[in-house]
Amino acid sequence: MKIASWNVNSIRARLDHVTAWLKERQPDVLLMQELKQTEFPALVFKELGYESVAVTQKAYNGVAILSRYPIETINTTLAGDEQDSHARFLEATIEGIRVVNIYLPNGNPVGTEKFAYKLAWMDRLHKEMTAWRKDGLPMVVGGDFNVIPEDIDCHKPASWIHDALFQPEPRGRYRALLDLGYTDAFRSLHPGEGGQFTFWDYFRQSFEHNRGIRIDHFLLSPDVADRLQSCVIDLGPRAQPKPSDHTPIVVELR
DNA sequence: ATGTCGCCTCATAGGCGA
Repeated sequence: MKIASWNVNSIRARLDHVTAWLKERQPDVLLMQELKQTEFPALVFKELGYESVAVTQKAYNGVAILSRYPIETINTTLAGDEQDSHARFLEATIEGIRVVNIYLPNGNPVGTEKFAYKLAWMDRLHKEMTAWRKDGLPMVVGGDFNVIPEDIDCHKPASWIHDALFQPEPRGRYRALLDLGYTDAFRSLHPGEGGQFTFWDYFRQSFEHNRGIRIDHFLLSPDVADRLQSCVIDLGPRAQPKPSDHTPIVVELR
């Protein structure tokens, strides 16, 4: 089973990129983030053989799951804050696996209510991920985490030192998720490997110089981690004209 | 501070978020 995650930065602007990539790579499941619009082109994906569920809002955020297998939707919001209306969370069961698609808040600038929202969101996620572990569910939690886990996950720590994605608080919270027994799919198969990124700024030719960060992740529960065959960052889409600033990450399970 | 995208609107320029 091949499961991918891709922050598309507007599904309207990226629809042709996404359909072309689906045909080329044929994932069983695709998690998308930053749809950035209310309408979701479910019919387009249906014609390609993918069922879909989307949680959207106007202009911002938005997450969707595409699947060749039936999707049973479990939750469309992250528990723990009734006031939170952001479209950032989608939990479903696919082929017996609990698949969770997250678009974790960016949190910039540091020291604002946005940063506090990010930390609170991570605390809520920690609580859910604790419960899933206790329930013993086979879990795949994927998406745009907006966290640079370690120094090797960016081209140059000095240039990210003031960024919310690099602060000790979110990084500590990310580590706390791993401490629950989840495996960072990419890092577990590529220990110590630097220069492996999923996001590059649009400006200053960051992609061409590989000045990027690794912020799109898959966290796997132990039973699913045992099934992990490969985890690959597909640079192809980021090299296309008019790309998203993120590129897909793909896990393959036995 | 800046760069670049994509969204939106008291819209064809500017603000916001990333």
